[in-house]
Order: sequence, then C-alpha cells, then structure tokens
Amino acid sequence: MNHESSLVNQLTDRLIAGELRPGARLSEAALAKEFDVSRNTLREAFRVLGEQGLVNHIPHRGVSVASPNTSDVIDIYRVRRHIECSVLENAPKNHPGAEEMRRAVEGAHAAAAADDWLRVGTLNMSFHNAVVSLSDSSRLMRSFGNVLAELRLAFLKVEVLDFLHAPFVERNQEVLDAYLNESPRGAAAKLGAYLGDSERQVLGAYARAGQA
Amino acid sequence: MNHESSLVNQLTDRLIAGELRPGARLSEAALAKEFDVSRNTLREAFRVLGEQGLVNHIPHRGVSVASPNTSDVIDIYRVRRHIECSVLENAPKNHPGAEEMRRAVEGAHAAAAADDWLRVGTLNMSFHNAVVSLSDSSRLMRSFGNVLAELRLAFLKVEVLDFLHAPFVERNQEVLDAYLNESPRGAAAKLGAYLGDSERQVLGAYARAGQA
DNA sequence: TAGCATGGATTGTTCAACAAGAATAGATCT
DNA sequence: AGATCTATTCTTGTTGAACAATCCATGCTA
Repeated sequence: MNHESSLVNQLTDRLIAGELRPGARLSEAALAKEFDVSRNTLREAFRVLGEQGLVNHIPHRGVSVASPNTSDVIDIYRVRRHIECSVLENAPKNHPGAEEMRRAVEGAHAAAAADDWLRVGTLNMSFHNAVVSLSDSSRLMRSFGNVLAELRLAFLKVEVLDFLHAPFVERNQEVLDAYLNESPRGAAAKLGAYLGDSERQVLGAYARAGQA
Repeated sequence: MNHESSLVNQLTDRLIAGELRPGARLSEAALAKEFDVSRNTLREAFRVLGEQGLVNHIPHRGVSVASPNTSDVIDIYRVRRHIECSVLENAPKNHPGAEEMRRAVEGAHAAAAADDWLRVGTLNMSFHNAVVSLSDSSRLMRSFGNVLAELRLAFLKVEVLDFLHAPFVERNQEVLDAYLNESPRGAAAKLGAYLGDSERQVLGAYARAGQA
C-alpha cells in the first residue's frame, strides 16, 4: 500500500470517527508530528481531502475539518435526492446491488434489536451506498461517497445521536420492498420522502444546537 | 491568488486545451521545470487533479493524463444522464439558470453560423452547466464539472472534431423549449435522448479510432 | 475606543538528499 | 534466437531544513 494513500485513509478514519472535530484547525506541524510524516507529505494528503470536501483549505490560514452549516446540509440532501432517487428510479430489476441492500436492512434490524446503534448507522450507510451501486457507475459512487462522508461530519457537529436512526431502518425496508415488489417509481418516491424526513431531522438538530 | 491554485488552473487549461495529450506521462522533474515550481508544489497540484479525475496516479509510476476508454465514456454518460435529467425534471419554473441556457443556445446558433466551432463546443458546455445549475447545488455542479472535463479528454483522445457538435445546437434548443413551454418531464426525456445520441457518436469515434 | 505598528506563529515554497520501487539494457543459459 | 536473471539507471516517495509571505495577537498611540 502506498504511504500517502494510507495517510489519507488514516485521516479519513479519524475524521469520520469524530476524533478530529468539525471546525477543528489542523496544524501542519502538529499533525505531521503525530502521524510521523513530513509536512510536505501531509500537505499532499490535505489536498486530496480538500477535493473530497472533508476539509476546508483557506490560503495562508491552513486547513480545518469541514464544518457543514445548514445550507451545506441542504445542499448535501439535494445531491442525495438527485442521485439516489434517479438511480433507484432507473435501476434494472435483479441487480446484484439489491442483495447488498437486503443484507444491510436485515443486519440493521438485528443490530437495532441488539441496541447496537453504531452498527445501525454503519449499515444505513451501506444501504444507501448499495442503492447508488444500482447505477453501475463508479464515478457516481465516488461522488456519492464523498457527500455521505461530509454528511457524517454534519451529524458529528450537532451530535445527531445514532439511535435516532432507529425509525429509518423500517423506512429502508419499505424502499427495498417497493423496489423489489412494486415499481421503481414508487421506490424512488418512498426514498425521496425518506430523504425529506431525514433532512428535516438533521436541520432540527441544527436549530436546537443553535448552529447556522 | 494562491500560487498552487493557479498552478492547478494552468495545468487544467493545458489539459482541456489538449496540449497535454490523454495518456501522456507527466514527469515531475520536467513539468516542475516548465512551470518553474518545485517538485513538491507540483505534486500537491497532481493530487488535486487526481481527485478530479483528470490525471491518473499509479504509485511509483507517476501520473499521466487521464485517457478514458470506452467503459469510462459509458460511465461518464451514465453520470450525465442521472444528474442532468434528474435536475431538469425537478427544476422549478423561472429559474435564473434558464436565462443562461438561453444565452448559450443563442450564442451557439450565432457561432455555428460563423463557423466558429470551437466556440460552439464551449457554449455547448455552458448550456449543460446551466442545466445543472438549475439544481442550486454547488456540490452537484462541482462533480458535474469534473465529469465534463474528463469527457473533454475523451473527445481529445479520439479527436472528436468540434464541428460534429453542429446537430446538437438544435437539440439543446429543443430541450430549452420543452423546459420553458412544455413539461419538465418532457424536457428531461428530450435531454435523455440527446445524451444517448451523443454517447453513441463518441463511442462510434472510439470504434473508428480502434480504441478500447 | 479605534486604529496602527510590531513580533511571533503558521503556511507557502524551495532545495538537496536519500530510500524505494520500476524500467532498461546486458549477460547468461537453454 | 528466445527466455530469464541481474545490474544499472531512472523516477517517484519522502524527508528535513531553510526562508519568504502572510496572518494573528499584543500592546501602543492618538
């Protein structure tokens, strides 16, 4: 494995784990020391993360963990609606991605029963990644992955607690059922409604947290 | 303006101008000398372009100009269909982006009459960027811009001549008219057909050029 | 208090060096 | 000749130190 690529992965892991909080400044000197790499190598990784939207880079002011505000959240959900719904609506029957969706829903049910809400959250992301995989487009999946990662930062920022995802397990189930047994259009409509509710919940958390 | 950001722009310009041909290897030493920057600074720019899909980076083998093959082209058009059609179908009436679309079509007509095919190509890109701007989503526009830039490399690779865009000026006009006067669904359908024909033309050029 | 110098810290960029992997050419063997 | 191994060479990966450019906080001045 490439050193730099592994560095990007390490940084990404800590970002989505919340160890590097949204808005936190990432000092080149400090992080270089912590990860035991040179400043130049670290800066290359920063450029990658910057393009992915996980960090902001302001010239001469350094990089900081992306800290999505409400308009960012709205924008992210706009992207989700366009991509996820369009993919689902145009998805073929019997796509292998459907099996991934099924596994994610099933696992989420089990995890919810076991009160393992962290796992529920992870499987929720798997479900939506599986939806986009129905497009058979690697580029769409990459862009979508970046957006989901950014949304994860939004959750962290306002501390959307994992167990709040509980109601959405059943919603995913309904989307899957509609895709399998009804029409793609119906499934896409259910998914759109899901995304609307999810967005409202996140924006509500922002309002409670008094964040822009 | 930031030095590095300007370097990315310079490199992008030369890429889409075709001065750096698809598949060409980009030697760090040579390019650093040419742009009068250090290898380290150049490498930072490479990481940005890599995330944008304009260059490929293989560890220990350096970076080369992206050279989309037929499956890349197919993937790119998949993305275009999902994004452009979904945006257009869900676009509100009276969005300011419609005025941009109109200007692009009008200008393309004039440029075509003047045999200025390079300008026709540029305005064609403006038109489709304007379509995506109907989404009011900066992230969607950014991702879409990257994909269009990559498609530009595909054109360059098989030398899709600019005047081949001629029939598409009228198609854009029809899409615009449908959006303005008919239904978003109808406009999206027309755009989808447009994209199908455009994709076929590019793939045809690939077949003639004997490229994968 | 508002505005302005000043010093300290951080980022931007370069350079030279070396390690590590890949590619090339040459030598060897069958 | 053709294939395979090997040594050399080239390129990339990474580092550390250095300096310039810019920002930021502090305290001074009016």
